[in-house]
Amino acid sequence: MAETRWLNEREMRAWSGFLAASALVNRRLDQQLKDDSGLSHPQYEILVRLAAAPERELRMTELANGLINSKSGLTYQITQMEKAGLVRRRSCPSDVRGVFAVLTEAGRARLDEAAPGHVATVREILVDVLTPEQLDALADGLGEVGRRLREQGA
Amino acid sequence: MAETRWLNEREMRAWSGFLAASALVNRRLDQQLKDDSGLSHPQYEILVRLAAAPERELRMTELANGLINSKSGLTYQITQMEKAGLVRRRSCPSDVRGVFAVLTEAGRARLDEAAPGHVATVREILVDVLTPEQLDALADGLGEVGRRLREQGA
DNA sequence: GCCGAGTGATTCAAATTGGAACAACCCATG
DNA sequence: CATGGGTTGTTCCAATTTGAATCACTCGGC
Repeated sequence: MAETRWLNEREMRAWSGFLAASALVNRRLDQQLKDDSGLSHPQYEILVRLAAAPERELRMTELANGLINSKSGLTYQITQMEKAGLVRRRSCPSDVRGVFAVLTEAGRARLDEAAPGHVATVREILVDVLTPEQLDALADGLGEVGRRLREQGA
Repeated sequence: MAETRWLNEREMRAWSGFLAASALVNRRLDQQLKDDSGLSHPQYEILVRLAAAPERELRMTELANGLINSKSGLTYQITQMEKAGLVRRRSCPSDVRGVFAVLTEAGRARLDEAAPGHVATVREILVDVLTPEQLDALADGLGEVGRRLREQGA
């Protein structure tokens, strides 16, 4: 193995800043959502993705990809949310194995109810803290980071 | 409640980029550490913090405040790591309630062993992907984000 | 039509998490 | 020196997460 290139000070600042912000933001978000609307962050994201999807439904696998959970974790969450009436399952007509998660009216309503507080929190803890230049740097830089990780992982 | 200021496109790009990168980076890091050295990311961070501390020991509360996890989570992790011989507990002489977590030689060795691979991964997935300007923007912007969340949470 | 590889989702056990409750303790104050 | 308020770390518990194993099914080739 080649000798290790340790992080210089600039790199270290960026790395530990990212790590800390990542942990703190996630924790705060989770807390706000749970307190304010009884949803966990993963559940909120599921609702958002379903709401944005055509017909407001997605295959389980599609939902699991690009989401924080593993497939089994998604099965668990969808089961919970189905009990709560936020989504329902619909089996795929063309492939008996396939399952769609469908957003219900109640799920839609719950999302509409939770969204304003969520966005306000996102602004408060991140978006409104950054300058426009920093926002662009984040979008460009982290966008690329995400893209590469998606390719690699695939 | 004032009407919601939704995110414009620039803000949305930054936010979802951050969210996705945060999840993917953490997952990747966890996986690399576990495969490569049998440590979880939380455990690795505990080792790092202890190694950097004077006398290579820290109070439980100080460790927990670092943002790893809740106090009870830390108790659990330290117990696991103690079984593995990476740390040991030492009760505080001046305060009977207090407990120090102390890095053992084995823990030190384990960290030295894991560090190069960890740093290489950090470079590969984040640091070397960003331009110096983006690194600075990340450090400044997210540094401020973290600072505010720390104050608020306190 | 029938295998064999691969896919989609679920189930299961084990690990981990956070929060509330708890016991033991420090300390400032009266 | 007694007391009440705040700390410290652990324990208990319910919820969640993950990976491996599993079941049911599709598809292409023979």
